[in-house]
Amino acid sequence: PWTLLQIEERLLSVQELPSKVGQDICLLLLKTLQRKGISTEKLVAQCYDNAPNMGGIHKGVQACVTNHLNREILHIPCGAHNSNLAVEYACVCSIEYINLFMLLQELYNYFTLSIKRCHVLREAFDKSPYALHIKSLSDTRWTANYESIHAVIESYDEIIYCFHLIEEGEQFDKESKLQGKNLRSKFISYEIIVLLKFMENITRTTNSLTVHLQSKQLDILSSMELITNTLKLIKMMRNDDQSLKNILLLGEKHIEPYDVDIDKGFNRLHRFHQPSCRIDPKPAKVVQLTR
DNA sequence: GGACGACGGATCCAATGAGA
DNA sequence: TCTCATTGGATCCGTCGTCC
Repeated sequence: PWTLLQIEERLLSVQELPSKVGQDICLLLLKTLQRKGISTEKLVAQCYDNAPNMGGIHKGVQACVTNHLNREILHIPCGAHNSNLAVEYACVCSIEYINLFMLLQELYNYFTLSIKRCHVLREAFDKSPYALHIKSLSDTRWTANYESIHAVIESYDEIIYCFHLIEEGEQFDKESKLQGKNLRSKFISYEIIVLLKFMENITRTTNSLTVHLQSKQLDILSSMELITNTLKLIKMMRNDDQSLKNILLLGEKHIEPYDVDIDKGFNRLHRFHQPSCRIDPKPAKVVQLTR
């Protein structure tokens, strides 16, 4: 029975590939299995990332393996890759999210590209029991984005404090101070706090899915259930006005000590637009958004 | 000013699929 | 059947910032 099977992951071989064509990769794969004394009779399924030469239904490796062995070898596209891509596309659908992630990357670069600035940050973090070290973003590994957002929220006050130290420190050059000042003014914003908290909520959910899909002990049924539940949860979050209101309130509380005009920030993004009569013949009906 | 490393744009590759 | 746009991924290479 399946329950008695102990599934383990092993790295069999690392080889240079002169060709990236599905057929050649397939031949190398089968040759390696043969060289290692592993019978292809036991091959029941195959899993690759979404590169066309791997998962292609006609000439991809998965199709070539099935053709070569003359029987159906179940192909399962890598769920971790798929969930990563889904989150990645969702995050680049709006300019606000793109700007947020660019800002996080800018923050990471600012502190890590200079030993002096990095030292200031480390010292500030060492003094605080709650601060987390800021993380680099990754294009393909979206767990890094949750970690990055979470770290910035937890360390927000320490990061702002470091900008002050750099601006006032004599050991820093003009350029460092100017960059720090710009970054500080970008970060002390109601919009950024709300976006960070909103994205933290979303990426926490998608991150736990990704972590599960990359875990060593993994079974297909529970993974499928988790994917379905994550989708349900995200749909619920989409329609949950109360949670959104809570995020707005949390954002207000977080930014309170920095003396930010929240209404000004909100109204800038939600200012009243009179739609053209072509779109709405009765523009008086249009509702203006309020906090 | 040189060494070094990170970043990002450009390009390439292999494949799919829509449409002429 | 062919062309073209698109996709995920890999690689190259110039540019820029930092440090000594």
